[in-house]
Amino acid sequence: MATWLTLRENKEFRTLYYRGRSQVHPALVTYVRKNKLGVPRVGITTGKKLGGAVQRSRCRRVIREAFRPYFSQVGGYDIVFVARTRLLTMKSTQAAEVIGHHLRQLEVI
RNA sequence: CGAGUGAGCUGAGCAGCCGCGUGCGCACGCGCACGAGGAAAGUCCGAGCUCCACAGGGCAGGAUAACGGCUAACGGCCGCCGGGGGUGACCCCAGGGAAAGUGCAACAGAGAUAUACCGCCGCUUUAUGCGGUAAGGGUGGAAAGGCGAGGUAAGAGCUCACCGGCACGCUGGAGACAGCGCGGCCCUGCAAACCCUAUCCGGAGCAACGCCGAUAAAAGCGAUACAUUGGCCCGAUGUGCUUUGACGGGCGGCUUGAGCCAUGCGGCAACGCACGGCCUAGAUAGAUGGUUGCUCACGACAGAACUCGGCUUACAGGCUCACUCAACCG
RNA sequence: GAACCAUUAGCUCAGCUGGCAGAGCAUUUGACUUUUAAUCAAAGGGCCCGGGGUUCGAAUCCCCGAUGGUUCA
Repeated sequence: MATWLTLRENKEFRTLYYRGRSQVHPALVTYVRKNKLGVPRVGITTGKKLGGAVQRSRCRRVIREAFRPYFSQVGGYDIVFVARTRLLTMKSTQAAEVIGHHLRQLEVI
């Protein structure tokens, strides 16, 4: 399976925060905006509030794992996931339910 | 069995499926191998490596501090000396110089590095004054070595014995130092106050640095100038330098190294030597996760970013070895 | 990766050539006023970020940490 493209520049994150549509949950926040590439680009934000490097890395892994089943269904969208503190105690299956609900609400899939 | 001291180890395991990073093979479907820590952390020290004069002279500044060793080096480690704590196993110590100089010692106290308040003694005009003295009182963290005897008007290292300290000599030791003898009679504490002595330190850091591509334009400053160059001066070398604009650049550096394991030898030890075996992360928005089943003591602190040697800090629980004390039983 | 700063009363800060820990605002009480505000007077409130050390004595000097913040590449 080919990996998705990643968002890297701070500029791109800021445009999503500013212009993208969003869904909020105690575990994570999802921002979505249409791009012109035809393939999805994904960024993950894990802030200092979550804890040390161990906690932040774990949040990134859980989000990646939870998003993986939905990757093939998403078209040309930029997506940013922002991890929140509730995610530290969650399993990836629970996170996948949250992400699926968010993506359906935002009419991406 | 109880209380404790020191040293070391471990840091859930196994199996199936899906997924991630790197390397190799490839029939481009995929397959195989490897894949975080004892602290990866804090960045407190020391080095390697790269660039700058292969690194120069002086001042300033910083670090260290008994002695001997180990090491690439160290502020680390080992041994030992001295001091302190503990019944003990054992633990702790920035532990050079106060006789080079300067400074500080509040309050109390007469007096804080020099003195005489109460006293004691002698003389006298007997209210008192003058002189001698520092044993006793009182203050203080500290009061001119301590204690006893002789001595004296009263006293005093004034004299003597013992103890402490200092200087000198001898012996032992690699040395710090220890022991003994002898001399003289004497020195407050603080250098983690300034300082002095000895030793060491050029600067920056992998976002260093090298190669390749793209862009290759504008403005300003200047040869008594500017840069290398850092806190300053000298010396040396070079001829540009600064600002703005323009890159979502690529590759190397990037993991075989003062490496790890086992055995033997030397050494009290730290460590060294010989021989044999092993290859053990290398990402570049940043790789170890999810799920199912089983077992148990139900899983702490915590995630590599150029690499090593230490130090320090965080850490649920479990295990091993050596030793000490106390008590009981035999 | 590297360099530096701060932590003191509820809040903002002094004190850092070692010797009883202070100011302003805030709080409480009293006075003034019909009442409140303002003003005046008084009071309470501190393990000086934590742990060691030097010293007779440490907020101050030294070492090791914790937390927060700043700067450079």
